[in-house]
Amino acid sequence: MKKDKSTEEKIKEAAREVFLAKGFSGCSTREIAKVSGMNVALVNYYFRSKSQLFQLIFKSAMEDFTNTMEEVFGQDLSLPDKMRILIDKEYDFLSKHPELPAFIINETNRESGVSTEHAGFFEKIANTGIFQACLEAQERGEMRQISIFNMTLLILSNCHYPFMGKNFMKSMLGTKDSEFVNYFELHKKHVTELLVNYLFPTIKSDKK
Amino acid sequence: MKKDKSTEEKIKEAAREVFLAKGFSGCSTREIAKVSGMNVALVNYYFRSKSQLFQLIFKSAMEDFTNTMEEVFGQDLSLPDKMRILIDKEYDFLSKHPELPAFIINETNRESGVSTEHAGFFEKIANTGIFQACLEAQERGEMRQISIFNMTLLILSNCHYPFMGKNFMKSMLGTKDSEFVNYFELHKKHVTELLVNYLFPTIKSDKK
DNA sequence: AAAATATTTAAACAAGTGTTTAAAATAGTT
DNA sequence: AACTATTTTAAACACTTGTTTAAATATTTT
Repeated sequence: MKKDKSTEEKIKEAAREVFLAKGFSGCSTREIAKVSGMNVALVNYYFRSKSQLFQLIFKSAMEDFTNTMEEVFGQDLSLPDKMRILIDKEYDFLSKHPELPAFIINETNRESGVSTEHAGFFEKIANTGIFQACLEAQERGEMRQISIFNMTLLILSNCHYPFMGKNFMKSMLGTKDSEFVNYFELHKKHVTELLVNYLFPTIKSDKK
Repeated sequence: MKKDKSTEEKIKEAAREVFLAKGFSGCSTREIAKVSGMNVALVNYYFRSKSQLFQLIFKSAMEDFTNTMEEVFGQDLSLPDKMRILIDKEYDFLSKHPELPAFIINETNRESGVSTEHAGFFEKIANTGIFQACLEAQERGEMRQISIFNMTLLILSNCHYPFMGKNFMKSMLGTKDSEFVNYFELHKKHVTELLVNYLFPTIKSDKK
């Protein structure tokens, strides 16, 4: 039988929870220690500094973030189906981790923040062959002429923003918490049809 | 001839700059004082506390944020044209204030943060009659059946996210700064066609 | 001009920050 | 058992935080 979660693991889990909720500059090492039930000094004993612990959390969050893409793009499916399934999985995943998009976007924007450049995220996605497949589909006239940049941005905008902007929508439109599940499910359908129809104009979306 | 900018104004301007760049918990009153060229004590002399100064900045940022919508929706135009012009103006405005979306979204998500509820933002938009016009267009079959919530979310996602996610895109796809202006101009066109075609299916977008 | 008010300043306050220290407790090894 | 290495702790470190004080300066009013 496995022994209790190690102190190191407890701190890492608490750090993830707190960092994701409040960001690097929105929390203290003492808060992380408290949430983990451990001593302040232990945070630095295991991770040397707040910054290093943060880098660790950020990296793992970034990997979670790109996992879905990597996974779906690697499957043997038509491009429109890849798009449909990607959106579906993104909405599923982000429903369980709604703080992720804002966390990543924020910390990427923070000056003197994380160094994400050349961290291999692009390579991971590129290695699935998705970009190549898009270019070929465009040559065959099966896909709209659009740059990889703009295509990616369209997808991310419509997948990430709903989860980041939930509270903003709430205060703007007065939407109640209980309504969001339904609205988000609807939104997923809108976004799927929207993007598939736009990117693959000849293919009729199969509403049932 | 008008006299020098008042101390109060200098501090408010510095506060806006710093708060927008780093958020409430990402900066100190001393930093704001330094940027404004004034003393720390003056910040509290004129604004009582960091929180109160922040509330002031947040509120004005929120107003800037909703101004474009209010303005465009108030014009005498067809719904598709309102959509086209709104997107155009949003992209113009946010190109000049790219930190705004992330700032608003973040601070709205911060616990113990700003109280935006019932701040009259919804009323301002609703008073333009845009929501009523949409419902009527939907009854006449001129507009897709979609809730106000989902419609708003589609628009905001595609207008706000590009500016929030710029650095993320940069580190993910390795895009250079010089390329963004062009990409964003292209993106505006994609988003316009995407949304107009989707929300008003019978109307062909007039590419020239 | 003097008196009253408003503005600005440097300094201090207590509380919180990330990090380190050195001693205590625990676990592992011989 | 005694010795060693690891883990945990409370306390301290130097520095930053938001805010306040009380004296100095500038402005306005009488």
